[in-house]
Amino acid sequence: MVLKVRKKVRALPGCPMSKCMDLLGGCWTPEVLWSLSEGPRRFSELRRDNPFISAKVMTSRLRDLEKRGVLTRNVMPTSPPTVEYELTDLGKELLPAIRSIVEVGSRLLLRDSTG
Amino acid sequence: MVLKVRKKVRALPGCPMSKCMDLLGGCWTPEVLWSLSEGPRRFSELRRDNPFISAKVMTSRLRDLEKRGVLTRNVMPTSPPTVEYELTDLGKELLPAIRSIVEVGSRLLLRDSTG
DNA sequence: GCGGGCAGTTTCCAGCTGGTTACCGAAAAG
DNA sequence: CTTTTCGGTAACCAGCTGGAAACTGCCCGC
Repeated sequence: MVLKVRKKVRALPGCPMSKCMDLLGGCWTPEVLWSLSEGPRRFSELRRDNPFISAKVMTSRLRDLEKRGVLTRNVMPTSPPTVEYELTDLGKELLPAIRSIVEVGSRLLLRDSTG
Repeated sequence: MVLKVRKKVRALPGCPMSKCMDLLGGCWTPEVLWSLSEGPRRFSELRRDNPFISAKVMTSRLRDLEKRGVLTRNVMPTSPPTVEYELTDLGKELLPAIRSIVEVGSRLLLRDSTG
């Protein structure tokens, strides 16, 4: 549920895991990416998707991910404002990892309930 | 590279992602699991595998994972002491997620160099 | 004229946490 | 005799960071 990104120690140059965790890292990041996996979503939709993420953290995570090229932020000139977030190609490359995490989680839940 | 576990907000009851992240979460946890994926390893081997993890954090992560049933700690009565860590069945269930993260990372590295 | 929804921003604060350093006992190596 | 290895533990400290609450501007509906 909670990933944290370090500021100092960035991804080790040639390490695949570091490379990937550098993008997945950060509190709630996997949840956000999961919400975006089905297609573009607006800020308030993302917030309703996972009500435990505060607005501040949601904003911060989205900005980070935008900066890293994982998603795009598209402000539409409507009123009230509409902002759509969408995974980039880079973002979509992360989905197999996200899906795998969800799959493993599902299996663990089953395991729990069936003993 | 760095995942952080929250103390208060544990896994949401029925959420697969939370369920899985609850075990993967915590700084360096994926790296440790990755090191153990090939078989049992000793403390000092784990430390050499990833020299950026301090002894303190390594210990703390291993104890957490043991408590959660992800790995076993086996102290052998040798001198100097030998301690072996090994994934449990539960721990092995996490490997698909870990592998997927590594795979995605590898693809991203390739993308960087050929892109 | 009031409230509400959108999409945030700002401020402040507590707390967890990871890094660093020092230290442990036993035994083997030099 | 000294140093190293093994597998840690204890103490201390700085810093990031997430949470909470208040505030913003704009427009629509009542």
